[in-house]
Amino acid sequence: MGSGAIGSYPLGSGPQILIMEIYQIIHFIAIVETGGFTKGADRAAVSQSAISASIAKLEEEFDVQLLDRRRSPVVPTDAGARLLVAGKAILQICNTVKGELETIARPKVLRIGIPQSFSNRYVANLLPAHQLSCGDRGVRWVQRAIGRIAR
Amino acid sequence: MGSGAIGSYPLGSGPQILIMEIYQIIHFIAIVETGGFTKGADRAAVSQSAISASIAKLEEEFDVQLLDRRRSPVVPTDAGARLLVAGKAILQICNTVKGELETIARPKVLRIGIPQSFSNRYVANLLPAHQLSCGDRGVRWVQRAIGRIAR
DNA sequence: TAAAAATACTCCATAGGTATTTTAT
DNA sequence: ATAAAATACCTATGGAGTATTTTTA
Repeated sequence: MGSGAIGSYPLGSGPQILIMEIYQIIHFIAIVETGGFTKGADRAAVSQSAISASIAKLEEEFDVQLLDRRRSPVVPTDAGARLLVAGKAILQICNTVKGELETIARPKVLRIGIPQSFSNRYVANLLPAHQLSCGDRGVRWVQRAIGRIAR
Repeated sequence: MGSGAIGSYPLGSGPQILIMEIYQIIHFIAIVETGGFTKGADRAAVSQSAISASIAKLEEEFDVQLLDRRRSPVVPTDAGARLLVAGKAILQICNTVKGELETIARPKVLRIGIPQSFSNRYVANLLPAHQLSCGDRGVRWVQRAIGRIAR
């Protein structure tokens, strides 16, 4: 690994199959969660035809039926259920990384005024326990800010 | 959850920000792994200008510098390092789900001839231990095939 | 002065929209 | 008969290419 492949994902060499797009995942999940193409289209803020095309592409790409349209509400097939799990995981990662990068780009410094009677080291040590979503870097900055203010 | 959002990913309601595309992730990883835009473009089988545009889009999208071009080989920034991890995870999921769906679509049946002196139930029970990537469904099929052949 | 990245432009593949037809309840 | 999904057709955004101009080592 490291040269030519990421995991087993072929890069550059071999058939360059792009598999699926984020918007297709979003559309698919929207349909499953609303139970229909029309409602899903509404949820995803696209037209019914657009969302229909998305699913058609996915199903053609993987050569599997992903949704059982025979019943209402529309329900995922076995294959669809797999894709659902994977899709949610992908969107979850997208969300997380988005938040992380935003924090790195524009770190949110929480400035706290502390009475001199408080030990600022004690207060700073409380912060990591908050499990701030901004991560280590953010925490360090906050600690420094506190140090600056309370020193 | 379940109505309006996937995890915390906004769907339909709120600002519909699509964040990033699979191809951008692939391009980004290709650059990091090869240490340069030109080599990365080669690895990803696109033009240098295309891969440059991809990174530009990502950096504009997140409003962060992702790659330090000042040094050779090009190296990811802190933000880039985060994206790298997330990106690899996403591609990993894509790979996995692709394999799963392919197996569901066209299950690979391994037909095994077994001497009548063998207990076919015993042999079948050995199979799940193989941890076949095709999962339960595939295993069940194999068992059935064995039953048919050895009965 | 090379090698590499950014930029300018052009092209076209396709995501998405509207309107309509087909299908299923 | 009615609601929903598929299809036909069109438009326009933007991904990717070639050629060129900055940049940096």
